[in-house]
Amino acid sequence: MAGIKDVAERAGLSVATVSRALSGRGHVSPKSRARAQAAAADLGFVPSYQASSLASGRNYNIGLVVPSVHRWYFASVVEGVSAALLDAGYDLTLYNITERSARRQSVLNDFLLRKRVDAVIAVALALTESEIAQMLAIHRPIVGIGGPLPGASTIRIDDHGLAEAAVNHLIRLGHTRIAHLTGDSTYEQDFKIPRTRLAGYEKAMLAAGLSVRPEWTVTADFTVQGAYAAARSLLGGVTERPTAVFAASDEMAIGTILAARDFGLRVPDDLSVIGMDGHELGALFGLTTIDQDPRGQGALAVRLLLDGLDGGSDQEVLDTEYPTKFVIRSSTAVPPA
Amino acid sequence: MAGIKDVAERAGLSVATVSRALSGRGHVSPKSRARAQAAAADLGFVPSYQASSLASGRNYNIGLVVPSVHRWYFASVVEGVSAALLDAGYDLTLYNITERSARRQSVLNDFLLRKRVDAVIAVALALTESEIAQMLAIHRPIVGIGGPLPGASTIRIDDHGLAEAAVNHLIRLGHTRIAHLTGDSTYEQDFKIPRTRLAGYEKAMLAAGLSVRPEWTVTADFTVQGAYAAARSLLGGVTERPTAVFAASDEMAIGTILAARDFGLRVPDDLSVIGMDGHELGALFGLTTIDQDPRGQGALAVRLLLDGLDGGSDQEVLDTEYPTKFVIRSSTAVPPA
DNA sequence: CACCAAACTGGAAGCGTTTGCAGGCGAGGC
DNA sequence: GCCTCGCCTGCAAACGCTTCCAGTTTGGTG
Repeated sequence: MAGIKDVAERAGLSVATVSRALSGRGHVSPKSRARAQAAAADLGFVPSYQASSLASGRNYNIGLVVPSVHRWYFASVVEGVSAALLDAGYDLTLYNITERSARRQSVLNDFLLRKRVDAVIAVALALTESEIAQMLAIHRPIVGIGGPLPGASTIRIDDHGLAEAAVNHLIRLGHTRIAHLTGDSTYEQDFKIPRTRLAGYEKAMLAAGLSVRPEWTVTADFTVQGAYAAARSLLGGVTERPTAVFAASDEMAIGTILAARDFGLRVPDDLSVIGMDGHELGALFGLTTIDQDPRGQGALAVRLLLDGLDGGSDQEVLDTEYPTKFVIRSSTAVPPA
Repeated sequence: MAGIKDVAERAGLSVATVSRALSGRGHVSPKSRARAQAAAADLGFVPSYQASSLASGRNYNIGLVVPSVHRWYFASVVEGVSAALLDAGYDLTLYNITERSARRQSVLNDFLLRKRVDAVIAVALALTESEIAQMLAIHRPIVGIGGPLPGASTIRIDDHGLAEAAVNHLIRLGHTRIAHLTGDSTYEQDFKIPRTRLAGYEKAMLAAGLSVRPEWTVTADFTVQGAYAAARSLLGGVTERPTAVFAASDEMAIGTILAARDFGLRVPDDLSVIGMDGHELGALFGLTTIDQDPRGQGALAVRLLLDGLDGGSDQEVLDTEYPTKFVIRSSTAVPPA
């Protein structure tokens, strides 16, 4: 394995000059630069990451913490982050923290604090203020996506307002019996979004003078199959059936549509369904939804962090509301007569 | 930021002893170890990764290369790998190489060869022999999952035989008009699995004396929506309709079922569908499939690599056939009369 | 009780870069 | 023609650990 020394020798230059030539930092004459590059290419030289990190303090590596990689939203964020980082020449270290507690703590202590990453993107993860302070203390900026991070920059959508908008869409169509399929409490501590969307639902209902019936707020685990089961009990239950369902995610909306079909209910004739996400499968089901482009959110997070890292000084905390698109398809219509 | 020196000072020990005490390598008296650990805890000491990597040559970091993070199969592998690595105290560096060519090359050169990772797991990625040789030359073991890697260890399932088994299951039920939904050629160069499964399908058909009709082999892009579109043309076309479909993945099988429903075809009464994967959604659709447990494959890959890394010497190349489970549900039955 | 091996410890030499510093050199201004 | 300035270059000192080596202690054995 050729080291920078070998390159220097072959190029007839000093190690320092080669380093500057290859990294682009500092002044190097064009001739020397060419010689260094040629020698490096000849030897197949690749600088050692740990050595260069150690000496320079930069890692070119950012950490991404997600609670799942299966759910569409998270996979999309990962994709967006990954692409943006590859372009920038950064590595992506993925921490998929499925369970709570133990695992989570160890990731924080053993991994994130180990100076291995230059910055952290945390998705739907509620870090405590002290945890955030810890990270910032060692000059590791954090950006949170879809989760409130007190003291750190965040990217989020207007969950409350969008939930309201979704419900209002149904109300405007004439629906009064509107149910809500909300997210699981597995993530309760970390993931406040379900509750925020639920609040938006309730606000819109009350604002329109509609009653929020507790049996019409059902909980599922954010997956298609979970929502399917929940929707079955909602739609097949003994209680009066709603004419519309606002699901807190597209996957749950799809589960609802599948359950409705199984009961012989036509969407949207017998039941309107609206989701939230922008899932690719939405088109297939004609799903009306709010597209939040998580890929773009991931890419934006990277841009924010990288700008900050280059900028040098500690960046300010900023809370970005990511724009969304209301996508009206065929799963919502006026209620049955 | 406290360094090991500070810890040594506080513990009244030498740097060397502290290093040994905390890493567990070498002999240290219980008393010294306790003192070192206490001092480290007091100071909130976390060893610098780059420094320890540089000095020791170990990275505790492995690279995972996947062509997608959205498709269920890949997400599952990522999950399995991630969990296994977290347990082992390793970092996971994710390379999501969506496009071919340029990006792929740069990942290989700029990232994988940079000694940043101790080993590489490549999923459904066909590296050339010279690329593999390059990695092995710098002592970076590789394990391939679901893709042939000449000269490297691999974990795979018996795609050919399993495809045959799936088709034979349909044949035994009495089907003769069996179509095959195969994978896209986007991955053509890297991803040989679709062709292998196709070959298994053809072999089983011919062995049973059934004709392989070209219009009954349709291609989709491995997604639900892609398969849905393909299945629509297959089932709604002018040609004679098959009574059964063998889809090369569960996602494609689900797309097929959705398309069938749209045509008013009942599954399995009018159309039998069999998939391959073990997707969680399969249960919801009553999908008969072959469960290949990609999570387990990911975990196994990690175990293989870590055993090899600990073992020290260059490990031998071994090709592991991962066991699968044939899961019979309700999407397959005897053909309509 | 002497001796030897094994356990333990500390000093110091790396690991392979980056970068501060200072010297050298050519060009431009007076 | 001389001085200054700025670009270029090389030396050497970090960066923060690990580990070899050698020295010291401990425990066990003949």
